[in-house]
Amino acid sequence: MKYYSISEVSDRLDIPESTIRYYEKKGLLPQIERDEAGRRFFSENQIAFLGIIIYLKNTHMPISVIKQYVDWVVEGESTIELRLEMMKNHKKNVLAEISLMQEALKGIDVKIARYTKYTQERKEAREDEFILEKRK
Amino acid sequence: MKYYSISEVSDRLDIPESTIRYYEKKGLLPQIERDEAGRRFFSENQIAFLGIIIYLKNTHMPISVIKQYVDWVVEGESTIELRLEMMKNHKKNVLAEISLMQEALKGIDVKIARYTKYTQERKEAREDEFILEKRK
DNA sequence: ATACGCCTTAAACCATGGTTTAAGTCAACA
DNA sequence: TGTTGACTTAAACCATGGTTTAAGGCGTAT
Repeated sequence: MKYYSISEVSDRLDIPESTIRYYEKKGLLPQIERDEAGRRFFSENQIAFLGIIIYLKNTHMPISVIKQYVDWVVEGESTIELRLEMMKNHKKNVLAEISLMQEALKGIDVKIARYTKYTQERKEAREDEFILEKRK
Repeated sequence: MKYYSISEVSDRLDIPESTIRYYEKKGLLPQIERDEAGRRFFSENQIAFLGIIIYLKNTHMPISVIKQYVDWVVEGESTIELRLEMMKNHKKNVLAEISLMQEALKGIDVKIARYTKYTQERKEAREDEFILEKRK
């Protein structure tokens, strides 16, 4: 089974090594193996798990909550219902956040439309002036 | 023309008074009027403007960038093209962020599906046990 | 006139999520 | 054997976006 060094994982997932160390320290990456020299080595499974952590982070789950999730994963099958409820709840939060952003985007689109119209009209006005200029 | 106190604006937009003061201090709310006693009073226009600021904040535009936007608004029509470019660029960023979240949501949905299936199977297994129990 | 509520400020404080630094260990190649 | 390069740690540092505190000013109802 192939193993990856921290720099390889950093490159593959495009996250800083310091972040990976930080996550491990926070308990988000349990059971990371070390070689004789104390260096971390990651299996494909562990990289996939880190991928999930990144998904949760990208959807703004607080680290404290991700930690609870990870603790439940470590605890085993008996926590699956708790994890299910957590993920359902998180999904709800994420959908609400996306809605909020899409709402804001409407307001931003109104601005874009206004500014575009203004810019367009200015441009036409300049073209008119140019024509008048040439006929002068 | 009706004016609103800071507590009224806070209630209407559902943001803390402290945040409104903080935004004003950061230069995000220029030209807020004061009464003789030094108390802020907001016109409908100013509340609408604050609404835009909230949109930008809700789409994670950094305060420093919002500040630049506000400065350009104050500067006047000559900055409309700059504002247009800023808003177009911001929209691009927001769409990218939403995509990232939706991507993550797929991974979360896989977890939900797995956990649901497991929970469902456990439940069925318990029902089977119950039936066996009754027949015993 | 005094007390209450709403407002003001500056400055201190806070949470979150990392990043950077400094000092050191080890493996491998020249 | 010694010099790189990749790794290690703990601790300090940082940016962002606020919130809280403390001390005080005014206006109006009692």
